[in-house]
Amino acid sequence: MNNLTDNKENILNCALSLFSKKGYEAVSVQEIVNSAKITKPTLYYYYKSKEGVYSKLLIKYYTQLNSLIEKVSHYNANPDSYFEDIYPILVNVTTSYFTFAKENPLFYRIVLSNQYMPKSSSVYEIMKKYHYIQHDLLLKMFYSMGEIHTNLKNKEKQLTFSFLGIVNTYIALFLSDEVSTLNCEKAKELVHQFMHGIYA
Amino acid sequence: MNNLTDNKENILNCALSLFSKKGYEAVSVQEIVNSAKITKPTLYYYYKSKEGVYSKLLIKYYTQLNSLIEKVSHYNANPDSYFEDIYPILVNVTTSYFTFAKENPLFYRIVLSNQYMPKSSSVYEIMKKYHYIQHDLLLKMFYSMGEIHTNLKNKEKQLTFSFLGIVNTYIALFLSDEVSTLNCEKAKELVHQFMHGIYA
DNA sequence: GACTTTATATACCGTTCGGTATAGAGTTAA
DNA sequence: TTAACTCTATACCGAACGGTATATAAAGTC
Repeated sequence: MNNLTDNKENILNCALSLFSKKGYEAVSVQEIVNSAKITKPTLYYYYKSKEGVYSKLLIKYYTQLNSLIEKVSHYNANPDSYFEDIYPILVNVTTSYFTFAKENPLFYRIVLSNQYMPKSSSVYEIMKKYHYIQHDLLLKMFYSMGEIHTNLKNKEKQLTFSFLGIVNTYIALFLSDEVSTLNCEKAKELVHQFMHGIYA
Repeated sequence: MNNLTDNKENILNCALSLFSKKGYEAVSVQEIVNSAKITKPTLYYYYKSKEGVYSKLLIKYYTQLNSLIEKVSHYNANPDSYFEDIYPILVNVTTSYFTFAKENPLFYRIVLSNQYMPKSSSVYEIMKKYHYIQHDLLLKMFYSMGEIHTNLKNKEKQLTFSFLGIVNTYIALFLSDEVSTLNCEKAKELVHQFMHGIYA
């Protein structure tokens, strides 16, 4: 037969939609195969388990996201204008997150839902490594900045979490239709708030 | 018999611990009753369903949290010192969150896990009203501030989400043992960052 | 002591869970 | 023509799910 790629991809897409709307545990394999209009053995032919489907989803999308962030998170100090060299890189990183979230809203809902999952949950086990990569990229970025901007030194971890927290807050608002736009202007607003506080 | 309060409370405590560690969907009624060393009919005698147990948990703890925040979120403008009157109230609110999270770490893990739950998930339905109350209290606080501090005006919603996002980021770090303290100093640090950015 | 209420367990309900043994249909290659 | 391989469905597995009918034991009430 030749529906291989059709079904294989379709299973992933249907699973993505369901996991995004209800969460990993709340979705049954039966729901996925119903949604994909196939039967269970077909799903198990392509993926070895429910967890396998979820895992494949995470690999597929996190790979994109992480490589996107990797590209824009390298910090090159500009000694003549300290202030001006942190600002644009943070805007770039933020914009990358925004763009990715807008293009993959179903997946990013999963990212958000999993953000504060307890470490003892099964979902945490599956996603921790991708989450770690992302976190590590930002951490390295802030470490580079800390070497130049000594007032940031020793706060790198805190800054990483805060920054990611604010970015995800903005994205969550967008995905919940609480705010309608998530463009470059919004990214600049976010970074400005992050750097200079609410009196921005 | 007389074990009423014993068992009734014990069920809640065991459920709290399990829900906190694994998430609502991943916990079965059987697990709860095993943990509480009772049988299923006993649980169903006190609570009408699994959802009923969860709901009761949320009521119990959210009532405490919300009344705590209610007490400290009233803004009284101090026209002689605009700057000094926003700072202390935000510190108080933050400290209240910190105190509550430290005293009820198992419950606050649930709050965090549910923070970005999709609206179509069953858990969201159960908790949305309590979450809303909390959100509304902060929103009103920022509206009061916006009336005096015109540079905050029309950003109240954004500020509410950002502030809560940062507070929860700090608490999440603490509950994941990434930072060891969550005291008044930390609250001041948070508020300072919120108001003046990362160059604090 | 008889009756009611409260609180608990045994044993079970139908349904759904994640997962699979098996067979057959369509395609490819000899 | 046949053999092998790829893909999908029927039909099923044992286990666990959320939930309950029923019995009963203890305690309070008359």
